[in-house]
Amino acid sequence: MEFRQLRYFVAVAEEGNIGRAAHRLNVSQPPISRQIQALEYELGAVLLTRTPKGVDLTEAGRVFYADAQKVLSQAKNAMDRTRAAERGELGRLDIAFFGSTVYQTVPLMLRAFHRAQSEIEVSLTRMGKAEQVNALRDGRIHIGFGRYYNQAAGLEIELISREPLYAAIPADLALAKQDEVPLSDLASLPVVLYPAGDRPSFADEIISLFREADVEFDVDSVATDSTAALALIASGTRCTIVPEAIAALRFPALEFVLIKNCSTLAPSSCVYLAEDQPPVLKEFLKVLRSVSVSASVDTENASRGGFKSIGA
Amino acid sequence: MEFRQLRYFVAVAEEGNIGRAAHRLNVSQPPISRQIQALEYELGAVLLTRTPKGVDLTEAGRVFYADAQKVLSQAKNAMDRTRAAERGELGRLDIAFFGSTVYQTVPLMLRAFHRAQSEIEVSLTRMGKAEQVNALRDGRIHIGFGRYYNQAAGLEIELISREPLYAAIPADLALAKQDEVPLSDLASLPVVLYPAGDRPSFADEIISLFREADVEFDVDSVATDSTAALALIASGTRCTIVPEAIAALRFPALEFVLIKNCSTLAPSSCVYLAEDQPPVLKEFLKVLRSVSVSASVDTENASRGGFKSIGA
DNA sequence: TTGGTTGATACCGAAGGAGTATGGCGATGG
DNA sequence: CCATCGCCATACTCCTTCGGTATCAACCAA
Repeated sequence: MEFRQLRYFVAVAEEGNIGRAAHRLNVSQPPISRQIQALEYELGAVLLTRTPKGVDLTEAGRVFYADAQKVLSQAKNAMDRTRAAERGELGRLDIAFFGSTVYQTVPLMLRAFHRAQSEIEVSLTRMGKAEQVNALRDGRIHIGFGRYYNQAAGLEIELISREPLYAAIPADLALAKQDEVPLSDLASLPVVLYPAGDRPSFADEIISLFREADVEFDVDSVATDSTAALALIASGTRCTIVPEAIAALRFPALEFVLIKNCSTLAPSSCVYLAEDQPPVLKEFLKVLRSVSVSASVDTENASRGGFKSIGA
Repeated sequence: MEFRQLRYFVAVAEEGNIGRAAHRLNVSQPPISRQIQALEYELGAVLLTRTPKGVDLTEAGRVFYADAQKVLSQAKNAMDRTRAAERGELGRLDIAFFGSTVYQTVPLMLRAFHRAQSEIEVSLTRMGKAEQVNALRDGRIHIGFGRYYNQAAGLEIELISREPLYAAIPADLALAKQDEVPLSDLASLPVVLYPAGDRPSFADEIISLFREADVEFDVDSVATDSTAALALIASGTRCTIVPEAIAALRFPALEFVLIKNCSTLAPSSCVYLAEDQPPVLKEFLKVLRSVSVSASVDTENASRGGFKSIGA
């Protein structure tokens, strides 16, 4: 069975006349007759009864007509959908994330992407940064989100936004009552670092932050992630530094206080393969950049941390 | 786009390797490569990425693979369904009926046919006998049911069953109390005939019945159909003759009494075109005959009117 | 470097599709 | 009652296109 035969038969069924069908299809009449005959032979069914005025559908012909229409329209659909997929408007985007990007950057991007390309399915997996690189190379994910990545051959690392830093302080301390706190005031509290492993990480950022400010500090412990770090702090007289994405959350018995005169901003980045980017990824990057741009503009205009104002 | 291309692509997608797909399809490798290329060109989409070990699907390729499978299976379905329609196992059967066949013969046949061919839709229309013949010739119906048909060229008239006759008598008369009544006893009551028009009809059967028994009778009136006739009888001191199909029903203030020593039986027949019978009709006739046969056998064994015992 | 994969390309022969011309059949009109 | 018209089927030819063989280029692995 061939598509040509389906098209011919559908035209004949609708015209009720082989000659008119031929005219409509811009071919001569004999090919139509022959193809219909071939179709009838293959199906072992009489599809048309020949009348003086043209042809009538038999019951089998009516059944086949209805189905042939469906097949043709589904085939057309398949082509349209495939072309859409080629343009990156259809398909699935596999995303990995690490750490606190899940609180702000990732949902913001997903939201914007869904608005732009609602037909694209998205999968989201938590994944360490080294694992993200492997997954990218294996084609298991299209893009990874995180804060600090090592440059590597074939990888693009793209900065999305930078957020101000906050100190996370037990709510019952006097320090927690202020609007801002200078880094030097935190020297009295042991510092909890996070995450463990997968360097460079936010832990390194915190260390260099204190070093640059020339503030003595005491690393009390290293937590696996920010949630664990905050749980540690709430339980005692320790502190840590968090990016705004986390400070925007609320934790019991904890206050987040903006660090005074702090030029360091925590980056949100993404990583993807430099070459062979599938269309879905290209579409996603377009959306990502348009959001980043409007976020930057906003940052310039807003008093501080404009990135947050893009969300929601 | 051609079915061949869909089949080739599906095989390649499943094998992940053009050579293996070629082997599975029993063709050599170059045709597969070329058809896939043609497909990609027509779709304007890259479906496969060529790797050292074979090929991988792109996102567009995955989309097309899923849709191609659907198209192929739907096409196969269309062929199967059409073949089924050719065998008379699919489609619609248009039936007309006249008079009291609707009470017993028609529902019995429909029931048997539905059991045998549950995929076939049935339409049922009340239609005068002359109109049935026109509708058959126009192809508006496949078969008509009724009791008395005139032979005509191109028509087959097939007897389905014969039913004993009953007298319909007002319940308050003494005649109504008996198990059987001889025709001569009915001479005291005026007779209501039915149906009006569309000869020959059951009215003629009643007339010849009395004549053959050499019983004088008085035609009181002619009713349009059996229901009207029975309503007339219930209202006074008239009677009529009904076939068993009607006697099996219950009417208020009426009794149906078997006519004694009556050799006349009321036929149930059907009419259809002798030629160009669509498969659905042939299937229906098969079922009809098998039911008729088992009904006849039953008639021989049962004490009286065995046909009824087939129903329910 | 060198086999052994892989898919792509060139060329050829064969199959099948479309076009033109024509035939047969039934309906219609004079 | 015959001529004509409109319909579909068939015969024949041309050309497109498909598949097969042979070969090439690229890549991995030993």
